[in-house]
Amino acid sequence: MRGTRARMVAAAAGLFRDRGFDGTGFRDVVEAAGTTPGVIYHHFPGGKTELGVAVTHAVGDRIAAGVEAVCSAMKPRDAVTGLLDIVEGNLLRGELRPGCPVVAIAMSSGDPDGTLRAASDSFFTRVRSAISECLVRDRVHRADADAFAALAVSACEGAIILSRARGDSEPFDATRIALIQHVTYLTGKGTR
Amino acid sequence: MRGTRARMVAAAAGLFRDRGFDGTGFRDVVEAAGTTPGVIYHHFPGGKTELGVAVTHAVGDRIAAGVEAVCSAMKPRDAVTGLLDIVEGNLLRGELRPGCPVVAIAMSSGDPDGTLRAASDSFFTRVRSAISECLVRDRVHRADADAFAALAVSACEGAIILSRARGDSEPFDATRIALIQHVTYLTGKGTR
DNA sequence: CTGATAATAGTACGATCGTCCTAATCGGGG
DNA sequence: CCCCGATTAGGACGATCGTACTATTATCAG
Repeated sequence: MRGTRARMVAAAAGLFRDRGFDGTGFRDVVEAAGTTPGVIYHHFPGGKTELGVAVTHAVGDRIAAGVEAVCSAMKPRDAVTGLLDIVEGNLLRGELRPGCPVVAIAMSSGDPDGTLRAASDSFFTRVRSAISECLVRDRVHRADADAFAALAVSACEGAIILSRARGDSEPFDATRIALIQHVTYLTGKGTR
Repeated sequence: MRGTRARMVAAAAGLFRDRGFDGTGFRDVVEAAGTTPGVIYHHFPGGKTELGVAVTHAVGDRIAAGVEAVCSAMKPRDAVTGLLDIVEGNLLRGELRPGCPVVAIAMSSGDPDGTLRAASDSFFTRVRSAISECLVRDRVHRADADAFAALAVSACEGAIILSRARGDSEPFDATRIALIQHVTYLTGKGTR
């Protein structure tokens, strides 16, 4: 059944977000997924790295698709609000602590050939493109749009970390205010 | 000799930045510091947690002092540039990969009583205060200054992650452009 | 039903983890 | 000089890590 693999990916995503990639053992994943350790190398012959890539693609596709939806349907200000809502709903309110599984995988210790970091990078790039396109469609210069998109993604991921350290959502809320302010500047003044 | 403890803290800071907190073993630290495992619990009776707190305070004090210096000596735009230069010099150009030891400690898996996260939070709060005060001194409203400070710190930490994932400094450079643009907006609006 | 194939169960291996303990070495005041 | 507290050296402990292996069970075409 395909469901076992999907359950393992979902369980691993939550564990990676809460405990990080290096802090999560294979036994934690199989226990949370309700299987046994023997199944691991049947579904993930590449071992923990392949599981990390699968998690990155699964979570990344889901989140990036949501961001692309709001970015293609709304004007920049509402799209950024939507982006922040997605981040807040999926990453900030984790079951234990704020965290992002994609970040956890990007910050892993091993990964000598960069497989995990490449998977994370493709997610970040995809989200940045969606945000930038949304701004360009609203007549923001592409250079400004690209810079803002990088800022927005960096700020979201960083704000999750600050909120995790603090223990509440205050850093994320403050970052949200500034990000909205910035996109208002960009779109309100037309072009620089 | 006090030098052994300092060497261990310095070595641990570099290893945490490159490999994360969970990805760094005590044996890696003692080897990099040129000592033996037995010394650990003489200098750090609290074990790995106490080492993490010591690293956070050592690195945090050094970086926060630098940020406070540029923030108290310069006008906002130059101060933010100085902040980004400090981040770039200390965290982006790591020996192996971009990373921030304070973030690594904040994202650790254990830490049930929040000791490590509290240490990280005090660093983030200190840097945010320095940036905000710099803006307030230049007649930016405190609410805007606080929001920007949160954005700046979040963006710096997030941009390090994106640059680590990509393998080069492009995400950090793009984030830098947008951050400078934002502080220019803030200060230009009030005075000019 | 039978046989082939995919999936799961359970365990074992070597390595490494954080932690702890004891013996050896150092350095300055009697 | 010797003594004593501080520091270092080095290894041992149980637990857990990622990985790998062999049985056993489920699935389904013919």
